[in-house]
Amino acid sequence: MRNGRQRAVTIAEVARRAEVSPATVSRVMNGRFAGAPEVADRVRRAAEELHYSPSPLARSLALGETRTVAFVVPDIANPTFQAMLSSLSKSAAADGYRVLVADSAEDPEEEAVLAVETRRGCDGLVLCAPRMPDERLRALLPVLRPVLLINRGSTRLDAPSISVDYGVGIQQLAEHLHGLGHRHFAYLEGPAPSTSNRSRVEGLRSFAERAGNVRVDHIAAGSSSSDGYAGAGRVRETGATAVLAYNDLVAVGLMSALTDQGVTVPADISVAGFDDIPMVSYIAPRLTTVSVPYGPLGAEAWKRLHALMRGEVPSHNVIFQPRLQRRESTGPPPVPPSADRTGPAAAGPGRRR
Amino acid sequence: MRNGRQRAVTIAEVARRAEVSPATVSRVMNGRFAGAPEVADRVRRAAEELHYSPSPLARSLALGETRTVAFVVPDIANPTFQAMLSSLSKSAAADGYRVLVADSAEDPEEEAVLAVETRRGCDGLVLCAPRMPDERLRALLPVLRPVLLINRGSTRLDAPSISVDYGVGIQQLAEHLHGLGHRHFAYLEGPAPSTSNRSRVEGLRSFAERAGNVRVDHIAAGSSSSDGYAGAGRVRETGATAVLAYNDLVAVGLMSALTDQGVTVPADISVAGFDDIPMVSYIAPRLTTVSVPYGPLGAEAWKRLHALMRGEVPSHNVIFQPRLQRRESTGPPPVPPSADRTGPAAAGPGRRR
DNA sequence: GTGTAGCGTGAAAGCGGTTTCTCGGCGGGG
DNA sequence: CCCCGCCGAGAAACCGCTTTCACGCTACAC
Repeated sequence: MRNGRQRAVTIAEVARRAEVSPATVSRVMNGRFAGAPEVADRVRRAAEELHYSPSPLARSLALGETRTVAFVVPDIANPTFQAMLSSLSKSAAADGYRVLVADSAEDPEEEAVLAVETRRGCDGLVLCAPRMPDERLRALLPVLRPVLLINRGSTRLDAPSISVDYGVGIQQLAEHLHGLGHRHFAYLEGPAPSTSNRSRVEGLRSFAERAGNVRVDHIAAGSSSSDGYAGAGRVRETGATAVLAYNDLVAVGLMSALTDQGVTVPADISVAGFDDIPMVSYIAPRLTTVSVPYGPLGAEAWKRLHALMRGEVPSHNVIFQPRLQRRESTGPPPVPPSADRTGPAAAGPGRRR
Repeated sequence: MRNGRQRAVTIAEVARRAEVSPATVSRVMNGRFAGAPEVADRVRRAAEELHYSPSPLARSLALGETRTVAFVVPDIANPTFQAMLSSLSKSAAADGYRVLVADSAEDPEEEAVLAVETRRGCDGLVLCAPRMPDERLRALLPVLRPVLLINRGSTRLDAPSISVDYGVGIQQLAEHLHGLGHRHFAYLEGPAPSTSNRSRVEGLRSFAERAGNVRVDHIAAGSSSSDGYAGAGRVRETGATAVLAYNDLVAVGLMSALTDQGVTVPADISVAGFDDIPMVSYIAPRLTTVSVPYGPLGAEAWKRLHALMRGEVPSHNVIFQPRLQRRESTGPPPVPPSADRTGPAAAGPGRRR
């Protein structure tokens, strides 16, 4: 190492002290040694005495593998990715791998260069690039491989992917609310260009189509509590009786603003979140939301990436289904919905998992 | 690389195509080339055409630096570390460094071996090892360097450290509550062996000493909302009028349980959190807490580690002071404190920052 | 007794770069 | 006109480890 802080002891020094060749030291250290036991002992003793530990860098270069994978996300600060990172990192560690994190700062272009650049320093990639156009991603794939995509399953890309079915999640919420009698919804949108927002929008559209006599107003917001707080005014202007928030954080912010304005949840208006982060079952009113299994998702991501790195053929993509958590922030609308109600509190037709 | 997925192009191939030596290619790629411009152009063109990009591994081995640092923490899932990680990673990225995360799973022994092992694969370490005994850490220091310690500033260790003054933080809260008239406190403890819990305990002890006529009951809890929820019963048994929670999550859980039990916050009992995570200013009642600047702390950690890696001498340690956020979850005790009150609502003597 | 198979170990060639050292060629000064 | 010095660029050493290949030795068979 250039800086003389702590000149590391090399395999050659161990070899010299044990009076063997570096090759033998290497073999002993890696359990590939077949020769005389006393030679092995000598090597082990020498290594011990010198506090030798092989340079991971040099091993990596020689072996062509780093035992490191990277996790590339648009924004590490997002609790969603943190949950995944936590379980991904723990699963990888269990198999002796480390994980490198890279934050693309939500920049679509950065996403691409960062992914490529980061990939070069490790053996595999878990890539969450919601902003990257399909074509761009497809072109990058050969360089990125082995790569496991997050939330890119819908499109036909030649790479394994695991995703969350946000569309189904929001439909579950919408149908729950519909079942309670709501016909006029508001959706507080997350970051517009993100796929996770788009699939929610899509899910709502298809719900509305199926349900028929409903109205869904869209309101631009964001992904933080302050965005939810700021959106309260516009929500009320729509006259919606139920509001779906992009995620739990937004829902909490929204509820806070509504409370400030003298609006009671769920008596005056129902609010639903998304994700089921741990805290929202402890606030008042307890938030109705869908729980998304980010932990299992991270673990599964590792499992599949690991298989991929071992050269196994990618198995089928998997889509995690969110699960409805009915709690206290949703209830019947304040006044019975307008006259045209045909099938009263019956849930939306079919297709509820 | 062993697996023939995408045989990377090497410097030799570029050299051959540009009809120069690998040395020249290297020089051109690193801006150290002084010769004929047309040679440089030829090299650049060849590199371009071959989509050459130097192997980070090989560079690292030759240069003796990886441009990677590691962040070792007891539990990545902890929001506290996530906030630090986020800003650490962003700051490091701005200087062209990546960050590796390692989770010691709160295991004191694991903390040590993980730190050492992880350190070998990178240029520096940000180490948060609250469980590791001083002696052990001191012994490891030479191997770990350059290393920046988190929350290990109090002890005399020969390594730079940046910390949060949890003691002062909890004292601010206690004094705030004392000023409101509280004399009987409960503290919901975090993970017992952690330094961050111990400094809070210490801070409370010194507060109690200074204040004189106060009582502080300690209750074992933990660091999550469910721990707070579970602790409510024991809190009420103490008869305390004000409770300090280990962190915001615990406080939220506690408040939820109290509400469930018909206890009103802050009318019946005051509750204070710790950390000021974004959401707690949006819940009802808005949580009184101290804000801890984890973001700036992460950035500062990078700044100092970076300086250290450049060989600069470590500057003085820094201690971030939490700042009191009075909100709605604290108020005067329900009945005037017992007869022995001498100085009524005057805040505790001096020493409030 | 010699050929050969087998075994234990070392020499050396990578892995893919960086950097020192060297050398040939050119220009300028004496 | 010759010599010296400088400059541009390549050869080779090196970073630290793995692994192939080869070699020397022993043992066994014929």
